[in-house]
Amino acid sequence: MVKNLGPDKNGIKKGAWSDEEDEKLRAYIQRYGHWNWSLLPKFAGLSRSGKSCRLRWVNYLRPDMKHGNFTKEEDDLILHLHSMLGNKWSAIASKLPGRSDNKIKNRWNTHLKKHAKADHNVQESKHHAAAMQLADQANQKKQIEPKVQNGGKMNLAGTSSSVSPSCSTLTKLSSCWLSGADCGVSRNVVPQIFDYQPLEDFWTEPFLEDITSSVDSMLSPSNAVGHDLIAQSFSKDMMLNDEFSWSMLDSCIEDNNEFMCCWDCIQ
DNA sequence: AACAAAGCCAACCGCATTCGA
DNA sequence: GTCGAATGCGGTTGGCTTTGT
Repeated sequence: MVKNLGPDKNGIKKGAWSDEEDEKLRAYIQRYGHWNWSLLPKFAGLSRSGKSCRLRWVNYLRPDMKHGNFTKEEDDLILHLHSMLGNKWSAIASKLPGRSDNKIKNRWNTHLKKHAKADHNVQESKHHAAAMQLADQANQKKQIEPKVQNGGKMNLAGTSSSVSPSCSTLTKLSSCWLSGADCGVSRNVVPQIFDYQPLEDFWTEPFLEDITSSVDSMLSPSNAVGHDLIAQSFSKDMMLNDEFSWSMLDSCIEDNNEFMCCWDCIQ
């Protein structure tokens, strides 16, 4: 189960920890704390590197560490957090008391990744359907609304009917971002979304209602220059009524510098 | 029963970031 | 501002266990 390597040329032991070593490390930290990982092994009487001691403590010996199987709730939470944060194991671990980042990473790689992959395939199908619906809506909208003049920072109504080469399929719309002036929107156009702060505490973050109100505000006629262009081309419902729109919003939040829509993709 | 393949997970490694001199 | 040490993080490895043939 564990690596069992001999000591290296510096006399630093590697591989599996013995009960005696565990006890030494636990006793030392409980008495003195881990004030300096590099010096700790020497003072604790261990022939280990500071790194190794830290890892052993963080992943296994910490008093609050859980050692049993993961619960369904924990699995669900990992899946959810991973969908939001990606491979930010330490960030995910901070939301699961008693589980180390290493344990969560192992759990993901051995159990949850395949589940997520299966879910992803379902989501891809949903995105495809949603994108097609959005494209239909856009086409209908184009027929009943005059084209927006090209004076704004972004060309939402689109003067070109061509599809960007970077997003050749509608199923990839959620991750398709155009660069350049053809459809980029500067930060000051949609401040409410870009001023969204990264998750500090997932459970206290605003949910749908709060974000919807932000979009309401974004679309308000009193907002800064460029909003009228957005308001003419997007409606709140179009932005938030399906998975596709949510993934767009997620990407907006993730990329805090520049809002690049792929509106042209569906023109 | 014996062997092989897959599953699992503790521990290692290297890189990035932070901090203090 | 620069440099080196300490620390933290994510990817990978290696070996034990379980399952399948």
